[in-house]
Amino acid sequence: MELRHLRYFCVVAEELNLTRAAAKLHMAQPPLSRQIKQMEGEIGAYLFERSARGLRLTPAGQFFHEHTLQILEKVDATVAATQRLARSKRVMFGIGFVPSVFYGQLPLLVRELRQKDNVELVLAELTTVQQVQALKSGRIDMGFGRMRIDDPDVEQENLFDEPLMAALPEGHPLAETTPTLAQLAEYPLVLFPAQPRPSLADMTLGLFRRRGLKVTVAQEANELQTALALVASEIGITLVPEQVKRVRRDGIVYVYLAAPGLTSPVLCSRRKGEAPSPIMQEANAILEVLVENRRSGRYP
Amino acid sequence: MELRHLRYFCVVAEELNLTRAAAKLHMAQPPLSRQIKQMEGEIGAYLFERSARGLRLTPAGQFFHEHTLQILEKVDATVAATQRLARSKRVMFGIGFVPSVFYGQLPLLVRELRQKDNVELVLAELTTVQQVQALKSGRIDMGFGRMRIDDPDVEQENLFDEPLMAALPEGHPLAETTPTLAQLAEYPLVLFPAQPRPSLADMTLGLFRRRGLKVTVAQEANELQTALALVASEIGITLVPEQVKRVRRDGIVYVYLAAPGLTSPVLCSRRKGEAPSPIMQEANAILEVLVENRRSGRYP
DNA sequence: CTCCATGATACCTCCAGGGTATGGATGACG
DNA sequence: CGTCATCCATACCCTGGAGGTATCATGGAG
Repeated sequence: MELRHLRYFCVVAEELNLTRAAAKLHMAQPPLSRQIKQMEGEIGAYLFERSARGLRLTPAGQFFHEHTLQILEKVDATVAATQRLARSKRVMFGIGFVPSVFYGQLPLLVRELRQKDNVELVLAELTTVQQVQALKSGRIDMGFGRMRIDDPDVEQENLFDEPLMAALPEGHPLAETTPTLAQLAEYPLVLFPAQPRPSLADMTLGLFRRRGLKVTVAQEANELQTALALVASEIGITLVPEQVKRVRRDGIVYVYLAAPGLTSPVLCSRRKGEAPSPIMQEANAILEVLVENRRSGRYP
Repeated sequence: MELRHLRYFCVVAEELNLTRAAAKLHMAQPPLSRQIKQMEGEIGAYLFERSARGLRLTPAGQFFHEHTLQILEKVDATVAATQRLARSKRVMFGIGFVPSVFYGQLPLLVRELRQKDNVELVLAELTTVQQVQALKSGRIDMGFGRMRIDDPDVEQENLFDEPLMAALPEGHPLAETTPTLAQLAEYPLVLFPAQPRPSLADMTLGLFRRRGLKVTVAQEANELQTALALVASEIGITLVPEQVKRVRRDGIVYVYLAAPGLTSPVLCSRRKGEAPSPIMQEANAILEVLVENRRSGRYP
């Protein structure tokens, strides 16, 4: 499969007529017909229903069309941005993060760095394990996660430890208490993120399991916002790191847990033994302020 | 430019050695060398610095690498999802939305529809104008926006009107008041979204301008979360539709405006004169409940 | 029933992508 | 400092497949 196929497909999907599409693409109809067919063969699904009076998109074809447009747009945008970057002599700084660290002050780091006009920031949502790989390959320069990883080429700094909190629907029996895990285990759980694993979800499950508590998972969610909506809908309760409590929402209350030491660290990973670049130094300075703010409880 | 180029580039960027990369790709080194060069020519930027001891990514190359990985991943994911869709005989339902309507109950519609196991939901962030085009081409089946558009093939239903609110940092002089626009104009503004225009940002500016008020824009932001972080940092204040107040956040208070009639509608667009499909009927039913909840102030 | 628009098939052509051979540059090493 | 090893670039050849032309098959419109 090549971009050519996608480009052809898009035009055909818009025209729904091979002859017209071929004209638009400045080519003859038979080769276009063949390329489309070839692509269908490669995917292993019919994208069009053929008739004597033109084509019609199948459901799979509609779906493919939607995403093909997005892909082609991204390709164009990437090329354009790369050209700009090359001309402007800016430098790239990549930050990897696991979703659960992105509700606190990290967005502020991103904002500050974006304002530097000599740096092109690239964000990548990566698991902690992926971050190690991405650091080594130079894909990112800094990673934020919650898991300690032992790797000779990567050093991790513990920025701070965060207590876990329970997110409960308003009016829940345990609201306004500091419940134990045993108490929480009585209620169905909204697990998140469901993808990708392993994640906070497994950590949560592990907490209960290690105490011999059995939990029922009412629903899985991929994103925090969804999980909170589910909690507000009284479908279940969920555990979140403390910084999430900044994301307030009608119908949701956060309570600390009675069990002490239920914390989740936030770790910053960098390549070991590398002289910090000017941008890295700036990032470190900003980070220091943010961590200090966090420790002192000040905001932002 | 073809996907082949991107695939080659990725391997080379990882190996940083043409000979090894070629071996990994099961091809000889010279053609690989040529393809890379050809792509650099097409982009018009050097992606690698060549030396006798291998290659090094330029800043532009690093950036390109990052995004190339994402593109290739998306291609694979799209093909896989299309196959699944074709096998499962599910049907696609596309929803377009402008970002500013996505903080209220719309996520619930999405969640409900996702749970139907005969529908593959596709979400697309589109401007209202793009939504009309997307509806006609069948790219989406339902659109949510804030602008009325006159088009013979599209019908719009006004779901409800939303008052605008001001988001202020905690302790702001105007907090706990219902300020007039003139009062608000005294303070610097955080404008959002900065991209794509026209948007809520222009609506906000227009409100002030039409009253002959001059505002200073302290900062632009692309996303709500960023805008709110900026407001909390006391960089400025901003105007948001009412449903945003659900997104609570430490350091932020929302106040209604004294000026009456400052509302922003939420419109649902559909193709005109089309018999509603089973999924459309389900969507309409869910939507009705959500709108009723909204009107009655209940949650969710 | 006829016509014609439209997609499919058959077959040809030619270019570009891939291969082989080799040159040239540069860091490693004794 | 000379030699070697490594690695990318260049030159040239070959072949597969993308695209073209001619034509067939099909089915809805009138």
